[in-house]
Amino acid sequence: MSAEPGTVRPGGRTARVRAAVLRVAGDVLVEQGFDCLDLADVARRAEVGKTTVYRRWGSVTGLVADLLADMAEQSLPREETGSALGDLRANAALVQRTLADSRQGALFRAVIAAATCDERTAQALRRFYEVRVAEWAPCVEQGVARGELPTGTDAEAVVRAVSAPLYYQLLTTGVIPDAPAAERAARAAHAAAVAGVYVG
Amino acid sequence: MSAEPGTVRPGGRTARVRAAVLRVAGDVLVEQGFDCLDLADVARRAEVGKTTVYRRWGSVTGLVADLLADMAEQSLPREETGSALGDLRANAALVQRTLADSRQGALFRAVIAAATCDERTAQALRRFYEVRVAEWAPCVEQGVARGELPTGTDAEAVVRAVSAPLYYQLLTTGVIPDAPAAERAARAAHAAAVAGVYVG
DNA sequence: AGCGTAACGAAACCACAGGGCCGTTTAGCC
DNA sequence: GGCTAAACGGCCCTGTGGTTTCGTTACGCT
Repeated sequence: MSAEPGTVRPGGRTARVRAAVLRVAGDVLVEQGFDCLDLADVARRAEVGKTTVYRRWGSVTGLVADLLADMAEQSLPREETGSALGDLRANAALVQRTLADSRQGALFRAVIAAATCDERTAQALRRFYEVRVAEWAPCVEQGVARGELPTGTDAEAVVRAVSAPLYYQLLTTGVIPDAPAAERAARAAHAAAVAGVYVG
Repeated sequence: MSAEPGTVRPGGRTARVRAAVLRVAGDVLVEQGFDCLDLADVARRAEVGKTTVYRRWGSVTGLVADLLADMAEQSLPREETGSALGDLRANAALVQRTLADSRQGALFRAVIAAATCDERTAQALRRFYEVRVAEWAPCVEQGVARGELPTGTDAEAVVRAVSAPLYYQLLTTGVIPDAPAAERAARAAHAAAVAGVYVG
């Protein structure tokens, strides 16, 4: 077998096709959920040959995984407020806004759902969050350096603790987290960190 | 339209068919994820008429919703340890064991995924957690009464805060939470509650 | 500018999920 | 035990996802 299609000549037409397909895939995920995603339909909507979609992505989860890789590239800058609690608040607010955004929120739900069905998608998702979490970990480390948080605090654990309740709420109750929820998430993670729950 | 099939004569054969189908549906969800669940295949495996499955459940999400209703009926008793932290630990351990169980864990992931695609399933899931959370809320209320936690603490919020990191970890990283993770979850929720994050 | 081939896309094909029809079984009731 | 109809299940048909084939387009390279 040769290399994956789209890797040898990724410019021009190929890129346009990829962009169109990913865009339509996102639209369908947002408005219908990922179990309604069928490649033939995506091809029609994207005005692209059905054959192409099947050849390049092969399956629904393959398409979602690629979409996820695309999302991972657009990274949002971390804010710095000068205090650990402030930074965690900023992070919580960012996550909350993302999940509350009609398009992004639905996309995340769909991607997480897809990851439960396919190992490749799950790996892509894991990497995505690894990057995101690593990006925000320094704010906790700075907090430790400033003496706001106990030495030995697991920075990434704290960052994940901020996101957890927001995602949990969205996924299990379907209720979109609001700003107060973000505030609670940040304060809870901060309080737990201060209490030394994430040490060692 | 008349009533749903299976409601007028739920005994005998109907019950056997339902049990067989739900069992097979669970098996498929556990080993393949919910997007691989097709009703014709379930019917074959359950040695049940294909027509029956389509008539009674109609769609994948309908079947999952019914499965969820079935799961909701088997409730686990709440433990009482005498302290809020102890009770939260017991709750965290219970959730952790459930998610770590190869069958139950996969089932939860599949059901949550299905809920992102279908409103009926989402409602069933919401109801499920409402019951579960309400069941454990008293342990927080007792903690408040004993003076361990601040007055006005939102009991259900605390209970949800215990589950959140465990579910979050399972869903976004695919890593099955272990006992230490449960311990951290319980201590974090407790610390946040003590700090008054869930007051008002 | 010209060439070789990667990648696309139209069309034909096929397996099968989804669903209707209707005869058979049997649960619920007297 | 017998009756009624609720529910099941075999059979058939259809629409359409998913695949293969092969001709066309245009990317990348010299």
